[in-house]
Amino acid sequence: MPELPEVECIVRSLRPWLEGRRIEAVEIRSPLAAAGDPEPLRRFLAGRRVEAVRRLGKFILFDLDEGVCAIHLRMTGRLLWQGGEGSYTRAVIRFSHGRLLLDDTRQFARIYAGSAMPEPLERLGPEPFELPAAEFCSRLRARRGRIKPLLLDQRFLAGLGNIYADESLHRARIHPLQPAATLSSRRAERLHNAILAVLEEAIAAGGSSISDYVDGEGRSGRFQLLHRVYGREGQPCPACGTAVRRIVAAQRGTWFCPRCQPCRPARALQPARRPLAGRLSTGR
DNA sequence: ATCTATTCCTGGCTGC
DNA sequence: TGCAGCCAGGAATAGA
Repeated sequence: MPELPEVECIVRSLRPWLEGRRIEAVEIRSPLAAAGDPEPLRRFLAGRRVEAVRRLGKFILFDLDEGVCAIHLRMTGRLLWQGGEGSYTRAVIRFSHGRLLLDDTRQFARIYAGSAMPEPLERLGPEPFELPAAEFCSRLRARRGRIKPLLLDQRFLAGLGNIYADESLHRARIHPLQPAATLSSRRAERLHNAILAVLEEAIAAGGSSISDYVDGEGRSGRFQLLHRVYGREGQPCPACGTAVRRIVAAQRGTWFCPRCQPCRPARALQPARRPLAGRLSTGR
């Protein structure tokens, strides 16, 4: 599942091949690969020059001489420079000096193109690396939900997925179901630091190759070897040796260490003790 | 506002 | 061995 680090690695591997080059033609092998009608997409992209290749959240973005092309790989998508065609090749973007293949077994990946920024990219929240800790903390405090689903919400923060949400929470020693607004500023800041550290280390390791991920030149990542909790149910936590637990949060498998990551709401925000009354209005 | 369930899709796994 | 049934999961969407 390409998340921010994987997409960043793909972008870096493709940049030297694509920047400044002109798209000759686009073939959509599976109509599902196109967001909207394949034919207008094909026509829009043909003849356009790729000015820049960059990442926005989990989107791969081509700035064109006119408009943009954005690709989201979702779960099993791969973008391969000079890749060999197979039965999962869903689209081919041809250049004079080679071709870029979109491979995708499950067909969730989408190619967007247009004169303006496609709608899904407009909805993205801030980039982790561009969000100051103080602002991260205040955004957390404004939310009522649990921390893990919040980290997966691309409008809250762009780029984290299931792997890096779990790994960040483990490093920050925060329980995935902890209500976001109950995190003390110290712990919120710790989470911010953990997110940046995990993402940086994952990028440096070439991303996580669990099942499908490879970069634009077909290279696997190595960060999966450094996962501390993700996908490691029953295995010892690298920090304390306790068996990693798996629960489901926001319909996602969620792994954490029950000892390192206790659910610990901040005192000030705990409901007032009310022996018999249950849930009475506080009068606000 | 926030939650859950559902949908998309298909390889891989489980269990009989 | 074969096959049905279920699962994973990012994001959009509908409904509570």
